[in-house]
Amino acid sequence: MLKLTKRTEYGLIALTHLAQRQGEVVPAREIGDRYPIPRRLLAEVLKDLCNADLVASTRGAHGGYALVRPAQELSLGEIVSALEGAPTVSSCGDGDLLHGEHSCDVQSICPIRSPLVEIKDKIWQMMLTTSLASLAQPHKPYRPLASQTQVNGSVKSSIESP
Amino acid sequence: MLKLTKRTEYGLIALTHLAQRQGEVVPAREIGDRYPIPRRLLAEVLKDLCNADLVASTRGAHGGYALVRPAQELSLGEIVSALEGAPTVSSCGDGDLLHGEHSCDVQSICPIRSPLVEIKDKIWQMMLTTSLASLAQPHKPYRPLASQTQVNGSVKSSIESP
DNA sequence: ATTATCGGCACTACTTGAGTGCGGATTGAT
DNA sequence: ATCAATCCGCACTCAAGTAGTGCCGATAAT
Repeated sequence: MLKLTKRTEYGLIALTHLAQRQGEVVPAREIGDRYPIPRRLLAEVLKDLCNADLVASTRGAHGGYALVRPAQELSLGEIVSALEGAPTVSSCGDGDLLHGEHSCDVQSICPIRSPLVEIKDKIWQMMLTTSLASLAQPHKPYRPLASQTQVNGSVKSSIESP
Repeated sequence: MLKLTKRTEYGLIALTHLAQRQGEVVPAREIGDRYPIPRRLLAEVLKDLCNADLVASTRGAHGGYALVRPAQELSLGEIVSALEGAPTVSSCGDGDLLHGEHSCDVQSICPIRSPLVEIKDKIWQMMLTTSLASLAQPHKPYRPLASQTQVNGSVKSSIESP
């Protein structure tokens, strides 16, 4: 439904926390204590981040995790990709990203294939160009984009559903 | 997992088809015949689009569906919103959008709440500013946004309309 | 040794997505 | 009036993905 998973959410929280202690080795317990995240799940998430080489783990007592790169050099895209795979947006034409399959049966005649791929790429691009650091810091007042319009200015109030 | 559903995919195909016959009333069967989309599901999708006032239905023999507005004035955002609800991206801070709930237990201390909302809004904005018409036509080579920015700058950019 | 920590396997429960069936209501053609 | 094509609405199954948990072994500092 076009949303990120809890795993990603937890991962971002954890990474943000690690970013604040850059250079230090932080145990998962510390993070679990600070935020209402199930310990066990947090461990799963950190494991995935570790396998993706976004964080490094140290075992044993006084062990824990640490960012392998500074937060400015960690993109949201890498994080999301590590925790839930690269976004697909559509089941069409994503063969090259993950499983190398081109099995979309609609593909050959699908009139929206490439545009959908384009949308996916736009979202993906945005994620690749957004750093963890920019997420971690308190940021500028949000400028709602909605007001500026588009297409034809309609946009109605859309956004609400029954 | 950050992807659009089949419903949306089918909806886009159907709408694209309707766009090609603007002004005419097209029965669902015709669309079902042309693309490998389960009839029954297609009907569901068209019903939703109808309830969202994106298409108008005509009942009885020779009945069918037609776009309510020209494709240039139909945004991808409206379509997605009609078929799967507005994108949330995160379970945090979306209270005002769908169920009016602010139940995210991480919310109060969550260090990434507002950035995640911002990401959601960026994606949403892109969808609101992308018209059905631009999806329907074979389109221009993709110009990545990457180059221009990032991290916490505003990336506004792109978002092209037809 | 003891203790704190990560690592891996496997499992349950819940939610969502895809797809289907059936009968009813509406409307045009015969 | 009848028939056929079409939309309408409810409710249901089946599969897949998400959230979360349990257990125990491996490491390493004390």
